[in-house]
Amino acid sequence: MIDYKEIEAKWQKAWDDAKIFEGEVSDKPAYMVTAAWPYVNTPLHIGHLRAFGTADALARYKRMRGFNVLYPMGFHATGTPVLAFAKRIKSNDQDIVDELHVFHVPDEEIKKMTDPSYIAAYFIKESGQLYRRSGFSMDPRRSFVSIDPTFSKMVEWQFGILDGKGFLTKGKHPVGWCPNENNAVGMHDTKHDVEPEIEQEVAIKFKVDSEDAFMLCTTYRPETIFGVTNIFVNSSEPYVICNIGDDGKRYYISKASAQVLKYQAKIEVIEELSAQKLLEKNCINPVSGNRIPVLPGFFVKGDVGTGVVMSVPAHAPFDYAALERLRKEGRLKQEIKPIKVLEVQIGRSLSDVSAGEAKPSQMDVPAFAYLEILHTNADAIDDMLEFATKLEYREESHWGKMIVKGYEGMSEPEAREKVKGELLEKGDAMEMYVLQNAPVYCRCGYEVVVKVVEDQWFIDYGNEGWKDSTRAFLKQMRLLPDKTRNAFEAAVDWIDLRAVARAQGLGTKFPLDRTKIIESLSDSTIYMSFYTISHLVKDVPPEKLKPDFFDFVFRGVGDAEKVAQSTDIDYSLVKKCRESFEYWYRDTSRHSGPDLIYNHLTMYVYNHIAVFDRAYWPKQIAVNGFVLSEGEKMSKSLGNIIPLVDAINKYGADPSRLNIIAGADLLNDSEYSEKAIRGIQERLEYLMNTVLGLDKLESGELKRIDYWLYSKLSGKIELATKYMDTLELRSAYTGILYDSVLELRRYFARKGSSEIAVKDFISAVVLMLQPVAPHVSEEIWHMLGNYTFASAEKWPADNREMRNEKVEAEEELVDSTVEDAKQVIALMQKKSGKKASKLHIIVASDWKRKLVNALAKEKDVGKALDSLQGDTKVDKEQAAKLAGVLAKRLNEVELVKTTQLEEFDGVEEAADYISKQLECDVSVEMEEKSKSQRASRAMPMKPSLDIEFA
RNA sequence: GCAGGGGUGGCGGAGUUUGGUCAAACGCGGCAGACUCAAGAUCUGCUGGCCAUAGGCCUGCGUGAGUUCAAAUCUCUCCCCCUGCACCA
Repeated sequence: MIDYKEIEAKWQKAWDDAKIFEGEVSDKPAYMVTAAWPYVNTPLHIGHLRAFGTADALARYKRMRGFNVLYPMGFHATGTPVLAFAKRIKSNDQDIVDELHVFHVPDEEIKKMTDPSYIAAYFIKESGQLYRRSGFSMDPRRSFVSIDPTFSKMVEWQFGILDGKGFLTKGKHPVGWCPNENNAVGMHDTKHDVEPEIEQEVAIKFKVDSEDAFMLCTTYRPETIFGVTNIFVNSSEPYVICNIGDDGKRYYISKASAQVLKYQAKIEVIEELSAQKLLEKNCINPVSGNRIPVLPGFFVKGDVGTGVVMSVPAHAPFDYAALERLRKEGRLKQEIKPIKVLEVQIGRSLSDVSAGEAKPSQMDVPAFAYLEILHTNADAIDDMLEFATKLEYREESHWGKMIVKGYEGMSEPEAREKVKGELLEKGDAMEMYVLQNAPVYCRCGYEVVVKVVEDQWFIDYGNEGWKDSTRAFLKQMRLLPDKTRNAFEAAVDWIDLRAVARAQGLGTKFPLDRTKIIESLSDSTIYMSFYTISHLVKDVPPEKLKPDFFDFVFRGVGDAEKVAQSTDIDYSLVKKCRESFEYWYRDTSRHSGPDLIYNHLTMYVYNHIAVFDRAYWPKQIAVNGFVLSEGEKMSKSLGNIIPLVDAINKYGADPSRLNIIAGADLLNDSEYSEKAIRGIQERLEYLMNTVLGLDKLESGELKRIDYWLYSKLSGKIELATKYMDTLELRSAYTGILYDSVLELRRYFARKGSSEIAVKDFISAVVLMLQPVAPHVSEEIWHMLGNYTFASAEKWPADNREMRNEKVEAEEELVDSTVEDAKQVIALMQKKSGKKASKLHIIVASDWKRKLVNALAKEKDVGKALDSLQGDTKVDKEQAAKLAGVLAKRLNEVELVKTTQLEEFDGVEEAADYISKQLECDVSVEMEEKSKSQRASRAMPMKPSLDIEFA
């Protein structure tokens, strides 16, 4: 058993003492790796190991490839979470206490966590310890927190630049809003943590006949306006007539909606009235000029939209049902005929399944047809109507084509945009926001409404020039894995205005409105650059960190002397900061999770482009997947979050790292599983035990199997290097760890026994283990008699001269021979009950090789035979016969690299091994000399097998 | 709805970029054997299905079609699953 704790402690101390991970400016090429910083009040769990560990693997790998590597880490504390955390502790929230207990936070510490700065201090200390215990090759001196005043100075400077470039704009913005607390509400502020989903709708104005007022109808489907036959209101709701905004017009809407809509537009109620008053009126359809009545709709809710609904009985089951019911009750004063505006092709939808049976009249009213499909009618309960509605909307939106003049053949979404645009342009409609998943309740109990906030500050990621540069630069960036490129491109296209100033929370004051705080993702877009100087400016008073300083350090504006004067910062320090930035920030890799592609990572690229000179723009982004715990997503509710410290204590840092970091390729989710970790531990132990047994091996001349081992090693290094370059760690480590163990076992089974070969093999393997299993790597490296740090060694070079295709082919031949023989033996044993006593392996003659190679080259039987004409060793007749057989599968014929003698020697050498595998005697024979009747079946690389049974 | 990703053995997942020599690397689980008083651990072998029975054949990569001498791989269609949709870290 390996004592992971012991060797981890030993090497962590040795690395610290040697300070080998402290990044200093030097002549070597620099490389900087950063991973998304954790929120400061979050105890580290095994999920964190993924991004940090992947970054560390890259850092260690790059170091071995000759780079001077810097891997810093800091902490995020901006926004409301830390405050909320403190508040919950203060109120003795048992949930959070329980959660902290899971992470072994002692009660006396929890008690003190009512103060944000204490929370930060505690977790920074704890997390720092864990970084070290995880074996991360970090430079701890550069750690900082997003609310450090020195860092704030940099953020302020950054926003000055954004403002200078015109990237900060002010405007209106719809947000979820609690009318009681007068505050924006996000997901965390609602009951049951639901996100208030805000959707834009269109409200269409229907002029009231012979009156200077409009009925205002909200709708998702403005394109169906051509099919409107009437207006519905709720006959028992109070309504109002009012002004909305300042267009001077008067509108009828429900009283309830007026209450809610006032948060997104100025609403002036002129008069309250009952629905009965509205039912006397008629309206004009703005697109057709038709005169349409206002009717009572049983399903209309006063507090949804405007409480006024336009009725499209042909395409809306609810509308159809409401009209039918009125008709049956004799309450329709005039006949109302549904108007169809779009059609679904036959054979394209569920509705068409019954289309054959449906009467043509039914198909004229799709809403009715959909009810029929569901074996119901206009009297259906609301849930059924709802279901039919969803079905119809879906199918029509998917496959429907407009049949209205001027829009013929258009798809519904297409027509929707067009109609909407036209209505808005003509002033026949206005835009309106609704809470799609209403009702949503604030934690305080009040219902959330949509508020259009005035004077909201945004970062304008929609700015065309900025977007174009970002899009263009993204094309040059290395993205790992490259398949995230689509997502990044989509993100750049999609990202638009981002609200940037918040009323509450920790963080940097927004320079253009100091009553606000910069929102927490927006203050962390270029913070990685601060690592290059954070340890240098730690003790500089924040007020000295004026824009001049950052302009010079990060943009090379001005000169060190003047900056030193204007800021009163020591000249040499200013100069050193600039040098440090220039040195470290050219070649960088950023690591994060896929959930951040659509915000942080995209903003990261945007902001670098805005702030820095081109040489310092991002070079590489690596996106890693999540960690599942025994097949399940980790979550508080499942109670299966595994603290990082537990994983390390239980299994050791290296097995945990191998499991989580190298357990899946970059973007795939990896699984934390006890079984997998055990398997990893076994293999690490196998390597270590092999080293312990080295002295029992021999020092004689190398044998064929040694060449095989060297050849395998060479191939392994080439492959692993290729995979490491693209951070395909899973692929890399199946080769480095799993395959290596398999190969060593095979080597010993084949009677391999060379001390030097095994030592060379394991030395290289152990160095390649270094990026992911640094401690074990270091330990075995020293067990092998080395005195240097594996962490500081060169990545093994692929020595091409070791590559030996012949020996590898011969070993494959041995394997396939064993496999074939096994099959036959099993078969015969089952059939006759006899055991195999002797196996004759008959190796094919050389003339067959010549023929096969000729066929492989020419891919033509005639030409191949011609090319063998002059060869006296080839029997023409036999060759022609064999060629005929092979002709059927000409495409599969491959070049053969081994001669008969080589094949013979290879198998002969493995005879003992084969004999042991099959538990029978083995004799290897040349085809020409064999007495076996099966001898002629022998083919190159596929010897004939003749088995005797007894 | 929009956007991004995905559907391959009992399971996790390779293979898709560059069509063939490859279906299933590697791992887990399962079965058999070795070791053991026994269990566990470890080692060895087998492990998609069906039919054969001297090393073979057929069938299989969500559905349905197409291109091709040849498709898990390319094109189209449909179905299903996951993630995100913002001012929230």
